[in-house]
Amino acid sequence: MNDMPSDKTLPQDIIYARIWSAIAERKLRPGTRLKEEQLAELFSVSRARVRQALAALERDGLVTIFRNRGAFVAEPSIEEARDVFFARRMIEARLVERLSAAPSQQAIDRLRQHLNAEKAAHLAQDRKAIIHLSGEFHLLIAELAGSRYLWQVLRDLISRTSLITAVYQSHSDTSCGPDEHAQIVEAIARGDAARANHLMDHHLEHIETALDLTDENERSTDLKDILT
Amino acid sequence: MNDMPSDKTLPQDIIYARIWSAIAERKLRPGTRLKEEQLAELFSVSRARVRQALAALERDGLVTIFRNRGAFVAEPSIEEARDVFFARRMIEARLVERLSAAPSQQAIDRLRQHLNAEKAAHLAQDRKAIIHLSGEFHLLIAELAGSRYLWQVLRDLISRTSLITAVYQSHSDTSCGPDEHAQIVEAIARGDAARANHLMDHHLEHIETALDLTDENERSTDLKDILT
DNA sequence: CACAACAAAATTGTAGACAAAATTGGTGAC
DNA sequence: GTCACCAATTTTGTCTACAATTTTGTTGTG
Repeated sequence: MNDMPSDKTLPQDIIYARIWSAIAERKLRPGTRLKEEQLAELFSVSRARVRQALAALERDGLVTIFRNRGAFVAEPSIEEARDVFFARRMIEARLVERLSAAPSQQAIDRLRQHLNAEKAAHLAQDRKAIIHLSGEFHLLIAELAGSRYLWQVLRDLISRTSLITAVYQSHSDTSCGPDEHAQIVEAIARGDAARANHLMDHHLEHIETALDLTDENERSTDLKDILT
Repeated sequence: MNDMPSDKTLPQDIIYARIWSAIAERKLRPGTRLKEEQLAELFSVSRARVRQALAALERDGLVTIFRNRGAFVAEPSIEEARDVFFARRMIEARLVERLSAAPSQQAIDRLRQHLNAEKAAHLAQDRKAIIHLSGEFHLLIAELAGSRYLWQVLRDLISRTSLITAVYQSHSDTSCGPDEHAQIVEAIARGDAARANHLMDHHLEHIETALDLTDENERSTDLKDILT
């Protein structure tokens, strides 16, 4: 797993990033088959690189690899989606709590700086930047809370959340404005741990309830289930 | 990443398990270089398999791979060790809390069954089994708490804990008897979420404080630091 | 005598070729 | 006409050889 500061863009990381973006932007739909040779040709690299990228995507939950059958864009079940949000609420609520307990001025500055970037993206209606920055906000909290390990876990969870959002996004535009982020930052700045905890929990609940996690929305990949 | 039921022992998984055991049993000390060809010869497999096993070990935090320089048994810093325990206390305390809220009879039976196995191992003084079962107990709680994702995170954390224990184990035999586990199970069975939470938190705290996580115990791998 | 630059050895990273497995299409029997 | 079985194709998994990089040892110069 990559460390926090990962600037060197290895060739397989580029492939990873490209596929990641394609999935997050719903260009690659869940269930799509990802043939190794096809990707190798597309990116002008050998299959070995593609295999590494696919393996990395698998451990981040974005693709599923079936033995001897190939890689497919993952199709998170409703159960898995709820599980991801359960984990996020548990972890992030405690992280803001910890951060609120002793917030350094530097931390608050970085958070406020980030909020400005988010506001700018919203004004520009840059959907791609909005999604990216929204994830970054949550990662920033993990970083400032001082847990390198949970930062990595959260990075993984946010990847999965992106896929879940792509699959179960309801028609109502889940704008998820920066207001809730701003409130959380305020609570942290005041050192109000209980309120920060509460706000983060509700923030994630809002994101979850904005999705169509109803049973009828579950698209079973098993044709037997569909055609009976 | 492997799913919960993973019975098929792939050849590279065997290599993974062998190295894992060797590290946990302190036969392979932190900092030891793991040359690919050497391992390939040792296990009578090709280097490709070894590379896969090493990559898996790296993402579980047991080895560190430096680009173009090879793989080494990881040397968790004190900071990383404390971070792992922070994450475990956060996650596991909440998991027992959740499990205590609605413990099924089946869940309680499995926990009690596990406690018996632990007692048997302690009576037989089977150190290897004790370590293994101790980890299994914590994983069992995650499984019964119903979070597949956090089960995977915890599996990773327990791997790292094994390495940390191997490195920072104090001379006093950290027996970590099954008594504390039994108390936790009792609290769960009674549905006493608050107490289960409290007991788990203290249990992990005991394990952590039983280690030599003092600064002077930090063995710096950087020769520059050592010889000045 | 010490330091720096260079060359050689060792080790990892990558690519291409081969083997194993699974799916698909076709053929034959009932 | 339908089902089962077998062969052919496609796709993945694995192995071996080559290239790139790092480390180590040597030599020459200040």
